Amino acid sequence: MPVTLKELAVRARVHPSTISRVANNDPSLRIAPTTRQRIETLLRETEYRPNGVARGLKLRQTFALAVVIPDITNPFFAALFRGVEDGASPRGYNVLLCNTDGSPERQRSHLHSLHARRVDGVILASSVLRDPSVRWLRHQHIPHVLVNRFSDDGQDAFVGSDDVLGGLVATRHLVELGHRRIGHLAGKLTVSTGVLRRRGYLGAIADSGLPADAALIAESGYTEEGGARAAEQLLSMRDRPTAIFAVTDMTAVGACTVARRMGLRIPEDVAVVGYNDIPLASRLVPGLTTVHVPIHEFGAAAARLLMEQIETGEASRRRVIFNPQLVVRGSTVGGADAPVNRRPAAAFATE
Amino acid sequence: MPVTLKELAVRARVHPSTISRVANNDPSLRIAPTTRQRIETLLRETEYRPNGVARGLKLRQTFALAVVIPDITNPFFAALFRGVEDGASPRGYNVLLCNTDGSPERQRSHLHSLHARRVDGVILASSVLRDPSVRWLRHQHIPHVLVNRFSDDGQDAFVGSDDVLGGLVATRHLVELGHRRIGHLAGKLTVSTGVLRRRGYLGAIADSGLPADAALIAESGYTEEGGARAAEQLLSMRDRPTAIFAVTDMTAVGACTVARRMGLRIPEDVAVVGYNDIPLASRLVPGLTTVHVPIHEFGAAAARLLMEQIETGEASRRRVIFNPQLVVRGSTVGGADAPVNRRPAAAFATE
DNA sequence: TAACATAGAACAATCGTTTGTTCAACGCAA
DNA sequence: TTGCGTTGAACAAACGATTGTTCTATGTTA
Repeated sequence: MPVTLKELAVRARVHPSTISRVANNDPSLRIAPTTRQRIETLLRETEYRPNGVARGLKLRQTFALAVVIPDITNPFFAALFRGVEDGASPRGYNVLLCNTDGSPERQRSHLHSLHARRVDGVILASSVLRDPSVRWLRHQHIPHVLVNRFSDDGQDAFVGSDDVLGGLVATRHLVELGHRRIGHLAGKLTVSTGVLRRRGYLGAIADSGLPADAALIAESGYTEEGGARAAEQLLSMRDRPTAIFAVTDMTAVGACTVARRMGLRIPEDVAVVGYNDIPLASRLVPGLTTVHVPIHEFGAAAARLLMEQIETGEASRRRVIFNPQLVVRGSTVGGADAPVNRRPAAAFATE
Repeated sequence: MPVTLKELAVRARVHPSTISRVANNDPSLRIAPTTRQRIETLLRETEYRPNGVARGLKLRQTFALAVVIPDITNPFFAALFRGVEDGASPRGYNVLLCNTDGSPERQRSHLHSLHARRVDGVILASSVLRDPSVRWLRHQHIPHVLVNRFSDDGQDAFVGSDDVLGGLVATRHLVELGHRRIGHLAGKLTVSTGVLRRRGYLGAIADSGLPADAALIAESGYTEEGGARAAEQLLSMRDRPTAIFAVTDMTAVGACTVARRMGLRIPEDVAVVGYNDIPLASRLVPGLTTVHVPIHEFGAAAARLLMEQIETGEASRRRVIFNPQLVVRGSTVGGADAPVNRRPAAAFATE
């Protein structure tokens, strides 16, 4: 049981409020230098730290943020979290982490619990389009920032990449390599990244004059297993694609595993492109060609937008959109892997 | 601003305490069925949730745990965290996550901040031997569980694997493959895993009648970069080792990268064994032979030990030690990789 | 000397709950 | 009618901080 103001007040023979004022360096008050000295010594000796809970109750601010994601074991979200913590921790915030495994009910339940805990704000990376949970956040006036995925276009603060452009450059790359049948592992149509990257994919196909074939698009979700299932479906077609653009690196990994199991060589029999450039992408053999986005920066930018809302006290709809950059590795171009760990060009944010 | 007891009290024309008793189903008090009904309806209509901060102040319990680790982007710690959350979340706890990057000062600072926040307990996976922070936790009577690494033998609740045995089986495996010069990337001598796995390594060498050669042991730390540096040192010797046992999978990964860069083939020129069996291990080419430990279970068990301390109100020194299991893959035995993703036997915990 | 600033610190309300204690009203037996 | 046991709910004191207001000595000025 750490020391409290009241106990210190007894020891210093002053009122608790006086101690509080000294501890907080309250500018509004005049304190005799001698008593200030006495109290400061006492504070140091006892290593007094104000009780954060009591403080939170009085100040109505807890200095706690929460990050809500599908799954921290996915390297994308791990890097994202680091970005958030690196942005928020130096400013005195602690960060809670909640995994939803993609379940809307788990997401809802976590958000309610976080609200009851009075976290100062929430960074949400697991939202779907027209997400009831996001609307609830707005309705409760809980400061929040969506990351990577948005819910209702432009209604919330958001950090992400230009997904249409990303899908476009990824697919165009495959077109330029001469592929005529290009498959797409399309995430989900209930998720913004799924819809937009697919739009980019379709745009590139159209630009190139290739025929659009709905059979080449398979909903994969965002897990490795989902990617494996969807890829298996595409690669089992009589007229199977010679290239696949996967909505994320993890689904691409699932696709690679399946392709290999089917005896297909990468990239000779099937080329694969992912999205996000997670650290794993450059370590695979062959390396995974992918669309690089600055994941750590996503988190740091989200933390900034969130703290800004908390400190100004008003909701924001600001959007930070990073420019995606294609990184070519061995999964699309034989021999492209040397040197290992190719660095993409720096990414720039707009607005 | 969510509804408070006081507001509800006005609307229901009763005293706030009465609402609180209905909300908490207080058994100690008699309430007329009719008013209970009335209040319950009101609670439902307004979706009343008690303010967790106020509750925490009064009850002296916040239902928040913290996990302190070196770095969440290391897959080992990501899996560990999931274990903790999966264990704690169903019982109403939220979990804070703090990364230390191996800095004692960051660790200290995070722990102080968590204490000020009055988290109910801490799970610490970044401790060193004779860690002042751990002693501070004990001194402050903060419920805590050490994971993977311990500080002062037997002084704290602990979850981990039998590191000596793990180091032994890993090294013995290399001996049995006929290697005569076996190197070791030894983590740090300030960390329990470093000391103990090294002890296992030395034991296996001694058992086999091989000469002990201090030059074959290099301190690597626990990062990929550290592993790369240390491996480069070992592999640059005139009389370089033909096999390496690395203290963790990530250091092994660093070693593999360096070996490949030096033009050495794995496993033909140098065999590599890691420790932990992170998901990445089975995805590398060749697959990484490693010592499997149930990482997710580490987290879940730690959460259990911690909640037990919180609920009984007394510190525990209980230890949960899992049995490590060697998993042989292509990094030590050519052609061992098929089928992909070999499963280790189930691990059993002792005590 | 009376009136009045001013410095220095105490006072007290408040944040939203929880929970031991007290109290009012009623029914019933003597 | 008096007294007592019950029931149902109000009262009030925390938990530990913050902060606007009030109070009491001083010291200063007219």
